[in-house]
Amino acid sequence: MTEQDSAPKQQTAKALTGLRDLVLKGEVLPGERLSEVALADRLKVSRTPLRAALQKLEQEGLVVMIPSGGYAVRSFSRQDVIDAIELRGVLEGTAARLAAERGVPPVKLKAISDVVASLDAVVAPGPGAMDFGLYEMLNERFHRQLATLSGSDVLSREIERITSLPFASPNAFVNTEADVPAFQRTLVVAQTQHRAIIAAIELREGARAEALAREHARLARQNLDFVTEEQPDLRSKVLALALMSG
Amino acid sequence: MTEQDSAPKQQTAKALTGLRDLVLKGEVLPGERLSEVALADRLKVSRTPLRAALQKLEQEGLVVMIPSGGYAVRSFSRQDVIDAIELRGVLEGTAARLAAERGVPPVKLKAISDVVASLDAVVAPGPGAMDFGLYEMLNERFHRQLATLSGSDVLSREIERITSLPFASPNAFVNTEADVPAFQRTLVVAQTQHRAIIAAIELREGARAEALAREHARLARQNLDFVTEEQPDLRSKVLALALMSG
DNA sequence: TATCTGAATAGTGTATACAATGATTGAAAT
DNA sequence: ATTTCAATCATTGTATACACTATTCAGATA
Repeated sequence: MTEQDSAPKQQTAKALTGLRDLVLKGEVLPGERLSEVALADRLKVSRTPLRAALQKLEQEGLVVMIPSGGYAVRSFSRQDVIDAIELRGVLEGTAARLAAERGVPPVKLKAISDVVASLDAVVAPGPGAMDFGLYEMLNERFHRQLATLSGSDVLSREIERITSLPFASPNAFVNTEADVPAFQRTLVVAQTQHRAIIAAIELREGARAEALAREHARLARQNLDFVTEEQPDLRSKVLALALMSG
Repeated sequence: MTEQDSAPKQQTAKALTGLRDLVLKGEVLPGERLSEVALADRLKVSRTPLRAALQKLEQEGLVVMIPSGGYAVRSFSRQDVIDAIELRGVLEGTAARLAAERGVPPVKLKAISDVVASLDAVVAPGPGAMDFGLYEMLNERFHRQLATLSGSDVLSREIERITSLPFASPNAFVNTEADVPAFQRTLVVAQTQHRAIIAAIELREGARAEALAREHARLARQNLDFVTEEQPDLRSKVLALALMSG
């Protein structure tokens, strides 16, 4: 069972999504103190569910507590972003390894293979333009299913957590790639890795599955390097990087 | 800087420690619904800080949300415990690898080497009985410093999280070992691994450092197996296992 | 006896009021 | 002009009251 994000109640949910939007859209700057009353007023909720949402966002890592009290938007260094991506690779690698070592029921293997097949159709060069929205959806599904293949709730939870950081999400840089033709080819590479990971799991090759999943995450690292160093004007398109200060 | 656990305020702190004690002491059974009013009354705090504490405990993984509302004590399967230990090994392994790959400032290396040296003195067979309290303190310090050696706040945070699960703590099974002489020797093995991990980091041998740290965590796994399979009467001594249902 | 219905009840989610603590601004003195 | 002290102000932490929902228990009916 995939972690259902422990269904928040109405007002708390509204505060949560509203707050997330505010920080991701950059409408509140990193380091800035988050005034509870102002936010509660702006989001049309009471302070109680707002504080609950803030606490949840602290758990997600988007905000941090101020020693004197209250919360502030967390600012991420470039190194933080790199580490988060690396950590996702490590965790997904562990999921792949455990899946290979422990074995997975055929029905689950079939399910994720179907997702890979669907991704093939999207990535394959066809007449029209590539459907990036569809790619994102299938890609997220692949990574979510990979996490569950381990059969470990503890691990799945942790992957869910680290993935909730916008720049550590598997789709973090897919949006960017729509504009740069060279990037589209990285999706082909990514898809090759998807296939290889599943194959390794099927063959019970734990070490290989782990290494592949780690390398797969480093694709995101590459894209990060490209955006920040070679084509900084693209950075505004990757709204996941709104929180990065470097 | 070590994550200061984002200092809770007075009442919330009281509720937090009180609640943790209650679930660890087994005074509230796994699966049982946690009545907020009853707990607030029992812990002499209002419902507001109590709810804050409950949310923090959900983040730590000790309680889970009930779909209909409220919280329940989480029950851990034997597999959950195994996975949590494995995950600690993976994360500490990553910390060791990153420390080796990226290099660590000499002052930090000196600090953790001093801890290892102190541990040597404790483990070394002397005239009197071994000081397990001191061992626990130094052991915790070693693992905490290892986490920071990576230089990655993101990773340190995650290690802090998984380590907060009582049975995934580096000291989870040290208490038990006081009574069983055979266990005392495992501490010697553990200490050897401590040394080897630091040596590997110093030599910039990332892969070795990672493998060693992983194996080091599996010592806990061994102890778990021993307690549950060979000497179940010891289980009551390991209060970290109060939450395990198997 | 088993099941369905309904009301009583226990319990959470939310709003708001109050208290306590930290920040800020202004004035006064050196 | 700068620094220090004090007082006001803003903001959070906590308590409590209210409303709404789910759960449970009793009673009636099949």
